[in-house]
Amino acid sequence: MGEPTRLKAIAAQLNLSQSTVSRALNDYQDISARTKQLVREVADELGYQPNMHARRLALGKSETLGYVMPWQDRQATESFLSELMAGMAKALAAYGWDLTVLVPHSVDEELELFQKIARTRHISGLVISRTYSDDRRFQLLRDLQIPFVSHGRSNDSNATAWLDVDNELAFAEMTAHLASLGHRRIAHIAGPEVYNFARQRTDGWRRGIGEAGLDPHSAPLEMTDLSFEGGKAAMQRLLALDMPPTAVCCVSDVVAIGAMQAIREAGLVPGREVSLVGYDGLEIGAWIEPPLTTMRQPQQSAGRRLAEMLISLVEGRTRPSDNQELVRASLVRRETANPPVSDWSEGRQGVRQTTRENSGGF
Amino acid sequence: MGEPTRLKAIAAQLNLSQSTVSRALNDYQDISARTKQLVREVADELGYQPNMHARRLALGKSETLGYVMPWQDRQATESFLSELMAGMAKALAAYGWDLTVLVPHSVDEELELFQKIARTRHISGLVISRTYSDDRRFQLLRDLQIPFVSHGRSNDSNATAWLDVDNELAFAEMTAHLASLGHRRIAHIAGPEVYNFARQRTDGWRRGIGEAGLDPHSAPLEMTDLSFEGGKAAMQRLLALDMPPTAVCCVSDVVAIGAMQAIREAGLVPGREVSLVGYDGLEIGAWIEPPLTTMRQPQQSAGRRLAEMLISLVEGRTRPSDNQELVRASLVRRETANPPVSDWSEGRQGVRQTTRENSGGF
DNA sequence: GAGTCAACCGAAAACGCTTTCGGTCGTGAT
DNA sequence: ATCACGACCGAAAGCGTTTTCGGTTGACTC
Repeated sequence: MGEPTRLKAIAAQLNLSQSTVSRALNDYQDISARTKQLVREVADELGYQPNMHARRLALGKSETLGYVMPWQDRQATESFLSELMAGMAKALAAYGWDLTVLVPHSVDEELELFQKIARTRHISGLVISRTYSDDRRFQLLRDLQIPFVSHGRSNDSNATAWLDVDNELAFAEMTAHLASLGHRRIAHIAGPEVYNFARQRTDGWRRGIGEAGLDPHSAPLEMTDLSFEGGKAAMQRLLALDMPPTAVCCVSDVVAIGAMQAIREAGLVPGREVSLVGYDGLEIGAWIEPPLTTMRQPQQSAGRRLAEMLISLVEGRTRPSDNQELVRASLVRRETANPPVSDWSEGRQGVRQTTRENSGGF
Repeated sequence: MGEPTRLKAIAAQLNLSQSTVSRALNDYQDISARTKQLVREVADELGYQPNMHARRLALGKSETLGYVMPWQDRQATESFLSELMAGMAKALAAYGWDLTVLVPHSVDEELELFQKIARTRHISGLVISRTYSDDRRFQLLRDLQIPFVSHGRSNDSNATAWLDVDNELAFAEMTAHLASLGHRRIAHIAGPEVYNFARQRTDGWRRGIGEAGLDPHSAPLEMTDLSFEGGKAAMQRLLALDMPPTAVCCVSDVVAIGAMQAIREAGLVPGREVSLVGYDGLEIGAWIEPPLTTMRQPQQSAGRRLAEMLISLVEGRTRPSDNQELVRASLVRRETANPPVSDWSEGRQGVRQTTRENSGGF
């Protein structure tokens, strides 16, 4: 297990020149079939693997893509991050490319990082995520001529490559689903407007409200950050309304789980007095009581697509605007979206007691 | 934003040779302070960043570490994976090193991957996780002379570098805690024995049982895979015993959450008739009803330490056996570990009714 | 004022690959 | 026999660093 075998070694063994061996392995046309055959045999007999650095230096490209982890807010999306990354890494491995993860501490540091990458070029393309509606990164990456694809759109992504879920459609459908169950007061717990996906989801909810023949202006809307506590607080505000909603579209599963907590603490049962739908399709949603109805998008295949798109961009086979892909989320029916019960909120005290007797044993 | 600036450019601008510039930037002793100063100024005025591939080719090392994602069983540990990776990436970034993620589909593919890395050397060290008691990877990595540190020990890790949590101590403490609350029948839902950590945890539980003056042989023990469903099924088996346990030590939070489900479905209340302690410190544990008592180990700092240890190994500053670190998990007191209620299991029917009335409104 | 010795710096090789540019064959046509 | 032409292959340059090895200064000693 001494020194790794180099091109030179296999050249020596066959009495060929190094350059011939190189071209044989790279399947050049001016090498005879017989020679190629021989070279290949000796190559994998000796377990030859090209030295990446030399190769990349000569080629001038890196065959390495970077994924910028969203690490601003410590938690939230974490759980499907690793799944997304696994999808990307697997797809890249099929091409012999590598995936390196970048973890900037702040927005400014992220922009600096881009500058550095632009100079060293040791990463030849980036996947960014957690896009803002107003996202400085797009402009900068274009200026720096770093190929990139974003997981999620922004105001500035018309001409760039992206993979996004149709958030608006998802929330329109979610709202329609709740309306079809008979709900008339369908609220929305929205995420921070700076996030593009949060805005899209609010838009979708609003569209759904309208399409259900309800009044978007009177529909209850609460904002929150993407946390359990935030969801809980937002739900508490909704419950304090004169006319509390009978159903709530939540911007994320984590927020929805927080909302469930608020509902329970008010002595009500999630999915009974107040229906709930989350978003993300987290597995844990199925493990809580009652299991959370939600919408899911496939994370692994998203990772794969992101990787494939970026490769083709880096290779120059396609233009950014050719790589825009909208995927559809699908409803995961569990147990928190049900027809409304008779108007509980007009006789709250009475209802609260009834609930206590029924909240266990689902 | 045309071509990135190279050594040559800054040499030309200062009428110096390329080699002088290189040595100035690398702080060689035989370059005058004045020259170094000048070179540095021009360097960052021009935004110079060394070409990684050239540098790594010349140096013969890669300044890139790899993290082998545990992807055998699709889920389980996912949630803290990204946190761990973020910790690693951040630590590495401080040294200017990169982290690439590797996602083998199977054990065999993982071993092949190691072979490849040994030849290309484009990754100069590995962090592996999800160690088995009997783990082929240790031997192979040693043979291939790839520096590595494992997150978790194995039978074969006496002389290698590792960072592990003291699983045995953690479960001994967990058991002691339950015993101190008054429990006498403390069961264990164990993970697959192939995983070293699962075995350690079972050992710890057994030790705790003994130290509490109880009989390890009669203490109920159930095995399961590391899944929600597995935990649920195991708990069901425990509940079906003649003398069901009043407390259960679960190998992981996910398993514990599954167990809670089984308890609820039996008409009982987790933390009341049956106390539970999980392990991992997952955030979601705090969001369920009732919040799950568990044990936590810091993931981000673990990532950082793993990275630091591996760097010092790759640099040859320390030997593997100098890098063995045992960290301690700490109990996170939530609401599923309480004193036992009076012997419910001898009058189960009656208890069941009582429970129904009290299970809501926590 | 010749010799010594630091202090500084430049030339050039090396890392291992890719790729361009010729060069050497044998073949077929003239 | 000569020429042209493919088919194959070797020599060598180049990618951008690092690092060894001398070589040139000037100051300093006696």
